[in-house]
Amino acid sequence: MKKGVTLKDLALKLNMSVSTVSKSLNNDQAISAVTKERVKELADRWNYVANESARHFKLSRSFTIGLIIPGLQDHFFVEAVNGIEDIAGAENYNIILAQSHENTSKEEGIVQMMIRNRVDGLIVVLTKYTTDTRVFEQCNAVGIPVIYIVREPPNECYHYVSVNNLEGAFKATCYLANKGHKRIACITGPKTMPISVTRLEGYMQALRKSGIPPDAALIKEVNFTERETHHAMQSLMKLKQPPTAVFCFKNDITLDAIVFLKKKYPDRLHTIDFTDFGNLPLFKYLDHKPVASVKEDFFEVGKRAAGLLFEMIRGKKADHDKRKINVKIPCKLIIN
Amino acid sequence: MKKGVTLKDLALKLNMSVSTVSKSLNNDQAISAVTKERVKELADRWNYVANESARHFKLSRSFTIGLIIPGLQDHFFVEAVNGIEDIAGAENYNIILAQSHENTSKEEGIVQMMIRNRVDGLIVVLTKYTTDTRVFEQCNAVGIPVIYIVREPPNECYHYVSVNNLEGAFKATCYLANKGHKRIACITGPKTMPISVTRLEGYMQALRKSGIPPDAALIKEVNFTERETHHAMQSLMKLKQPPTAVFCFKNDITLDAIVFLKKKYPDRLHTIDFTDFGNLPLFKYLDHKPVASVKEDFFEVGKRAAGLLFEMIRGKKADHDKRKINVKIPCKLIIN
DNA sequence: CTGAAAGCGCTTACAG
DNA sequence: CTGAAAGCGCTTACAG
Repeated sequence: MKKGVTLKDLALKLNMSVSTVSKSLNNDQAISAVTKERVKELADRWNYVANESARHFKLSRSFTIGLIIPGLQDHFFVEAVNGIEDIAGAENYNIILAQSHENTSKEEGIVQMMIRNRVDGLIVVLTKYTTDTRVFEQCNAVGIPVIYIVREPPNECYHYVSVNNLEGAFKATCYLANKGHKRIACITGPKTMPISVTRLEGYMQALRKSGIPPDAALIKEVNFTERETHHAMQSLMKLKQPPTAVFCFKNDITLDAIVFLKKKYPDRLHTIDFTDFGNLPLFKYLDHKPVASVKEDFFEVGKRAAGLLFEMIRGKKADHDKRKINVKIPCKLIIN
Repeated sequence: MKKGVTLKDLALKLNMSVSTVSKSLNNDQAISAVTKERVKELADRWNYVANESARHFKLSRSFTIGLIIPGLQDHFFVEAVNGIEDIAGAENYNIILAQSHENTSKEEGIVQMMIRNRVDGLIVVLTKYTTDTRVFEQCNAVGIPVIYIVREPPNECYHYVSVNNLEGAFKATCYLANKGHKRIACITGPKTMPISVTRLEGYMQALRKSGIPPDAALIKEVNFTERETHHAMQSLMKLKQPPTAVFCFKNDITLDAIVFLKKKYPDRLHTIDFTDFGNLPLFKYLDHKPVASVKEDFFEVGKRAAGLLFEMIRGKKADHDKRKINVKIPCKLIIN
């Protein structure tokens, strides 16, 4: 890298000390107005650009937060990133973004990298498969606060921000029950993901509240592949009393389920109501879509998580504070 | 931030010099095997994590590349990010990602931040509105190589990697001509964007090659709002000889155009063939879609751009090398 | 094979 | 109001 202008260069030219130059540029009140003027003028003229990495090093603060997400293809994560960026920008913080691509060993490598780079804090969406969170505990050990978002960690003590999945699943299922459906199926995610369990619980509570007896045959667990969803739908449709409504874990499942029905049961397609999580913006272009969809405000999740993280960085919340923070952003049910 | 273990701590405990500890951990060949062993053992036991920011500072290299994109909502940009990440990861480089949100003054601020942080190189997708690229020239002035991707910069000398828009537009239009269409409209982007001009040129070349006389009335320029696309379609449909096919600048336009036809000219919907750029994965869920779509390989664009950037960082390509690099990744036409 | 020393560019308590 | 000095944690040419 070509050498940039340094404080020393300016000091030399101006015949003053490096300290004075530094203080002038930082608008230190101890420095006289004329001196500041002279310094700033030359700095401008010479295109001086402060070397942040020297500054960060000196201050032992990187003014950077680390952000780990499984992947950018998922637009929910992108919304969270935007929320975080919003807050971080206002705090003049940078973001190092890394994708785990749902790979736990990659995830661990990223965390190590974040520690080596001494990020001031970490916000993370775990991979689907993360069960060992020791690396993250190492973060806490070296004083880097960690906030988990969207996916709940399997360990004991943590700070977690997400949407209210229970509420969302409850609302989506109630909507179907209120439409008069009695046979409501649930296609949820793998039970290794805490969110799957929570959404299933919301579904169950809604049934209970609506006086509908739960039926294990109506509950399917899939791992989000088109193939598994088709399987699940097939076995649902073959039941003596097939469902007249399905609450799906998320959009992708609904879409695949509809594809399946179009192919195998085209006459039944319009007899089945779907609800789900996601409220894809692209719905408006679809001919067949869920009757209602839970809109999750991940932008707000990101903002809240970043806000909490900065409180911790500033030390308002001591990081040895072991009360776990658990924020749930409310969900809206969007009727289509 | 809590203090971490430093080289000095290790040196003290081991009764050796900081230099020796440093060299041991860096596997310097000058150090004896036993010493290395002792050092590594303690480092492990004490959970020593090298302070990269000190190292970067010392080496005046940040091992970080800056990446500026208008926004993460656009999945094309995300693909490019992934391609870049792929290469950067292999080089053990980090990425600072920032979004300009199509805001030129934000963009400028980001570049300044990147310079302050002494990134080793910069890859950028300009905002739609960027006309002044002086900040980027400042990067070059301080020795930070810049590579533009996807959107072509308006200045003179630059390195640019994108897809072959001319070829894509040509293929997409030829496909329509080969299907027998004579009245082929073109809905393109604002002519302030060089890509719009290029794609229009591809369309024109295809007409010429197919012996179809161009008709200015068939060419519409929109700024990507639903409203403008509806307007454009309206005026096309009102022509004495309305088009029987439309080549659209991108998916979003096709989708909006189809919405318009469904609403206003439902009977004509199936008489008009569309082609466009984008090949949205979601097409499979749509009932009406373009007959063919140009698939742009932005992952490859990202990889190539990152590859070139690292060559420049390593100095293989001197950055005062003023020959401009201009790479065009081929486009595939996907027939639906 | 090991160590003493300089220095990367900044900030900041302290002295004057 | 200004400056001399120490130090953040590393790497690396140099000496031994």
